[in-house]
Order: sequence, then C-alpha cells, then structure tokens
Amino acid sequence: MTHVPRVGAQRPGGRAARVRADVLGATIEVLDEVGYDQLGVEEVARRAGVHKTTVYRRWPTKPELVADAVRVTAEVEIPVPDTGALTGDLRALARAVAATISGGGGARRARSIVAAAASADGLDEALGRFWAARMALATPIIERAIERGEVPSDCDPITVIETTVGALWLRALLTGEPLDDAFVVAVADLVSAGATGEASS
Amino acid sequence: MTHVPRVGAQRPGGRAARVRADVLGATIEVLDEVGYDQLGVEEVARRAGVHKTTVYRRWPTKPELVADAVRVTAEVEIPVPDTGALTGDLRALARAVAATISGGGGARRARSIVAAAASADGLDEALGRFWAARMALATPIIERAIERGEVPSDCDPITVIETTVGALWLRALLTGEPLDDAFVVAVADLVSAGATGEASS
DNA sequence: CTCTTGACGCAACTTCTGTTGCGAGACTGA
DNA sequence: TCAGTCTCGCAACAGAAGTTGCGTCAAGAG
Repeated sequence: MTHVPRVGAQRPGGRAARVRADVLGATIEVLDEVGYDQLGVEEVARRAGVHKTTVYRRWPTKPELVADAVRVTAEVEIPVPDTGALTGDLRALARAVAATISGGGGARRARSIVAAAASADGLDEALGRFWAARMALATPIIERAIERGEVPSDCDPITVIETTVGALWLRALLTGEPLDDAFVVAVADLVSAGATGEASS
Repeated sequence: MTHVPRVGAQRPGGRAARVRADVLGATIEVLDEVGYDQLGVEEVARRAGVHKTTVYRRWPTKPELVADAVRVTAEVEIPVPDTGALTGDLRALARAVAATISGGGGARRARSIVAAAASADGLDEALGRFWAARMALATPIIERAIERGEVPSDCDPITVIETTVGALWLRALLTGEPLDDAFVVAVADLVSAGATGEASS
C-alpha cells in the first residue's frame, strides 16, 4: 500500500500558486481598464500567460473570479489607529479607507466589487460577511473612547464606524466624486462630534 | 412639398411608449430575480412580449438598458421633509431613503445599479451626476437648520447629507445587512448630534 | 531517480450573444 | 380617409463565451 493519496489533496507548490496569483493580478488589471461588464475571461488568460480553460476550471463563473481577485487586493491590513482621542482615530481610519478605495483603480474597481456581489448567488452572502467582519475590526476605536469617557457607554460602535466609512463609499460607488482630504476629515469630525456631543465646526 | 418630415422626428405615441415601459419593467423584474450578470437581453424581451432586436436597437448595451431601467424606478420623488427640527428632518430623510432602497428588489437591485455604472464608459459619469443632484436636493434640510441657529453657519450641507445617506447605502451595497429602523434612526441621530453639537444618546 | 497523481495546454465543439436586411404593421398629419 | 414614415417582427447570420476529452508536463513521495 505504498502511495496512499489523501483524498482531495491540493498542491500548494510552485506553479499552481504562481498561476493563481498571475490570473488574479491580470483580472484586477483588466477590471480597472475596461470595467466589469467588458471583462473577458479569455483576455485575462492571455495576459496571465495561461490558457482560458485553466481559468474556467478554477473559477467557474466571472463573478467568482472577480470576487476572488478583489478579496486578495482587499487583504491589505488597514491598521486600527490609536491616537489617544476619538477624533484623531476616526480621521486616521477615514484616511486609510479613502486611500485604499481610491488607491488603485479608483471608483471603477470599487464598483466592480459590488457588481460581482450582485451577480452570483452565494457570493452575495459571502462578501456580505467579509465586509461586516471588516467593519467590526475597527470597533476598538469606539470601545477605547468609551473607556476614556469620551462617549457615553450606550454608544453603538458599529453604527459609528459604518457611518464614517459609509460616506466615503457613497462617493466612490454612487456619485463618483473625488475623496479629497477636506471631505474625509469633515466626515470624520462630524461623526466624532456626534458621538462625543461636541460641535464639529 | 407636403409632408415635410422633421429630421430625427420621434414618435411619442402609443406603441413606442408602451414598448419602452414594458421592456424597462421586465428588466427590473429579471434584475431582481437573477442579478446583473445573469440578466439576458433575450429573456427580458420575452417577458416584455417583444422581439430581442427591438431591445438591442433601443439600448445598444446591457449596462445602458439596466441604467435606463433603474433611472425610471429612481424617479419616484423623495420628498424633502420639514419637521421643524434637524433631528426630525434627518430621521424622516433616512427613513425615506431606507424605504426606497429596500423597497423593491432589496440589496440585489441596489447592487445592480452600481454594476451598470462600473460597466459602461459614459454611464459612469452620467450616473454620477444623477446621484450628486439627488444628494443636493436634500440640502435645504441643513440650510433651514442653519437659519434656525441649530447648527453653525459653516456647516457643509452636502457633508451632512452624504454622511447620513452613506451609512444606509453601505449596508445595502457592501455588508447586505438589513436596514432596520433602529439602525436608520441611530445613524440620523448620530449625524444630527454631530452637526448641532449635542450628544446623540 | 522513478513512479504516481494532479494541473495545464490544446483543439474541437456547443451554446449563447449580438448584428443585419427586409417586409409588414402602426402611428401621425393632412 | 389616405399617404408617408417610423418602428417592430422575423430569420439568417457572425462572433464570442463557455465546455469537453485527451495528451503532456510539473510537483511531491518513496
């Protein structure tokens, strides 16, 4: 009984991983250039230096491919700031999020993320959980503010985070207006003031 | 020289308008059922009782069709509330927006709007202007609050509106969490408190 | 090194998407 | 009512998207 293969054994090794990275990279590239609708699997394969069947085998549908590609780019950790005051923390968080959003691809890539979620059945839910977890990561900002006595203890951290970040995504996804620093700071200060009870301007 | 036709004359009359309405209605229907990616022009035509060439002639691409359909459904006027106080106005606005978002189709239709914008070149900008104008419609809420002395005169109305509405769209587009009334009110109160300088809870 | 197994390339194929030309029916103005 | 257009339906077509079977090559274990 030599060579007993583990069922469903995957190969983490060299080529497979490289191919995966190349394809996902090419996907982001094409996405930023032509948008979700115009993205073709064949073009992605060509740029990745890979045959189209390879892509189809790993990612059965376009939304899954796009979602996977986006998930990888979104894995860059947004560090939770700790400046010692709520306003400073929220400003830092908002700036980091704004930089991530407009960093690569700009509004188009951001919109493609949502497009993928709108397109496949399971993805919808999976991406929802992903984002919810991401929002939850920032809640320590509020919890620390509560401990410092800056905000009342019945303040809901999730609401504060989502309100701060929501304004930024609104611009990126719907209006397409630029996320200039003045706006980012204004939003952070407005929300911070609402939580602490001090006027924002 | 009888019957001098005006160049580019359109026919507003009976059939043309009916066909247009049927197709756009069917588009929304299919969109809500299967999502943007799975939406097929042929299926839309079938439901509208129309041949697919008719659809292709009027709307050359899928994103244009979807954008047009969405634009029609978005034309329902969201009345600008006037309760006499900023908190009340923002609550009413947030509730109206939340109702519109989750009213029909839910998260899926909301996401399809963005998907269409991510997909076509000119649309991107056109839809951006559409949303910006929609946000601007609500600014009187803040302007009245400034006149009443509720908020300082250097408060930016657009920032307040976008922050309020942004949190709602964030849930609909990214996390997919439900827009329950508790959340909607919490957001409105938080932003209102930030603008007026009073604690939200 | 050698053997086994999984992943990829290739080509042919099927299916779906989008296009074009023409004839018939519907709308408008007189 | 009647003529002049405009729009739609139909069918045939061109091209892209996605699938399948098989041979070959790379990765990992003995």
